Amino acid sequence: MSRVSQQVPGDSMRLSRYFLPVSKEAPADAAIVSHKLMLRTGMVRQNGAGIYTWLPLGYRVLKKIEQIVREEMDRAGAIELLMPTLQQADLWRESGRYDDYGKEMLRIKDRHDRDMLYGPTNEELITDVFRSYVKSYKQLPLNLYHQQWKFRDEVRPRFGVMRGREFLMKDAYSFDLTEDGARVAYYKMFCAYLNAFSRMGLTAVPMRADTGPIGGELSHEFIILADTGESAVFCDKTLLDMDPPGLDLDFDGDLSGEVEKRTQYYAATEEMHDEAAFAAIPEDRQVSARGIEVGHIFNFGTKYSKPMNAVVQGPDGQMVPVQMGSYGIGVSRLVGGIIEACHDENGIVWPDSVAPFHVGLINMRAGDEACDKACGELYEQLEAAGIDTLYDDTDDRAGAKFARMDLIGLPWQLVIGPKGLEKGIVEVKNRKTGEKVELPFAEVIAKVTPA
RNA sequence: CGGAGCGUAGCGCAGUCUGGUAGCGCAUCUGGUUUGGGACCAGAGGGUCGUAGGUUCGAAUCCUAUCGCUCCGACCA
Repeated sequence: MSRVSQQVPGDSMRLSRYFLPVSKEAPADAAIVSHKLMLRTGMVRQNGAGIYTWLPLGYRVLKKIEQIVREEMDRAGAIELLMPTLQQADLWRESGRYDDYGKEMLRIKDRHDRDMLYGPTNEELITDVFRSYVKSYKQLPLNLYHQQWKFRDEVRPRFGVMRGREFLMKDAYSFDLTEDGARVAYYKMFCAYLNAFSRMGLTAVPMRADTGPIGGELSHEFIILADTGESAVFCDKTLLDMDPPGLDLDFDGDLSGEVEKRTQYYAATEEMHDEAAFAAIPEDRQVSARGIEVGHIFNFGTKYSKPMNAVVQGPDGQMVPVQMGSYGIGVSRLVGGIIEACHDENGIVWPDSVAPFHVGLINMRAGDEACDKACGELYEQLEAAGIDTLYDDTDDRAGAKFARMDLIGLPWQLVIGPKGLEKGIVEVKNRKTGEKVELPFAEVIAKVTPA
């Protein structure tokens, strides 16, 4: 079979032809486990403070996360587009933020000496798109989103991709005629986020967040718990045990129940923490932990629509500024966040949904005719079944292969060697549980096929 | 932005105090022996010691400047 045809059905790869620069030791720069593991597994390479090249393995994970986010945003009725990274300063002058935004905004001049900036966010751009085309309440509600690289010139980038200067973010923007409409839009995102994070194998807890000068209660940070989290968080354990709304949720229905079911329980980051309210929770349900913010949803009313004159004509013929909200997910941050939540002493333990490959196939004796043949056939069957496989066809020693496969953390390891072939079996190891079973070749695919 | 530290081979480090022509482990390449949990032996390649000035017969080492990176704090998707 030619190399081209081998790569058509699935997205599998022979390790001997792949680019996977793993290393035993992590650079001294890396301080936290996810950063170390991302460097050791060759997922990213640092170019400058908070700026990374996404190497093949890391890029596959990033794309998986991006796709889950896309599917859940689409399911909730949002519509994807793509805005530029570099923006003209004009719109930012209009909103007043060109001067308000501090040094975090990277300002650039083009050849004509025009003021440009590398977007730290996109409220101005999307508001401009909206006002240019939408004139009537009949075109509402509308939720537009994109997944694009942003740049914030952080004073102190750290923790690898978790707090980079350049980062990939999904940001959605909702537009509604009324505050009630905006609340519905907010609830949709609230539920979509719970589903999206759940699909990534994470338990994300919505926590009341500071709304700043705008006020209101429509702002939540979505936090995953991890020992290396950036901030202290406090919540009711009930929230951790709660299932997500589910992919069959009717986004056109009333979602207030799903939201209130959660917001009735205490959950706050340290900035919003209320010691008395927390103490009122039954003691066995008080959870005090550290958390990583992976999403933030926010209703901001007419903050941008007013100064930028994004108005629509309502049923009464009056022109009114549109009600807006924005909804962010830190896509690149999630790669690090998931590793923080999913690893052990041997390396990463990817949740199925975001694993760079689903299966690692180990040929214990590359070059041995029987092993090569058995592996080659199983590899093709896995591909045909649509299961992404990384086939370790190198002639490294067994120990090195096992260690490497554990390190990169693919959900399933299939081991084929002379010993097993004599018995006609494949050893199947689950990375997460460590469970090892010996299966006849015919049963392997069914075993590793995701439910 | 305050405080601290570090730039020597792809990675981890020694050498800097006390100036004398660069070294160790891992990784890489060659040959051999090995082969089910990061093998062993022998050999090899790879560094203008972050950069630029200065001092000196001579600078990785001393002086000055500069760039970069990391950590602690304040700040943030």
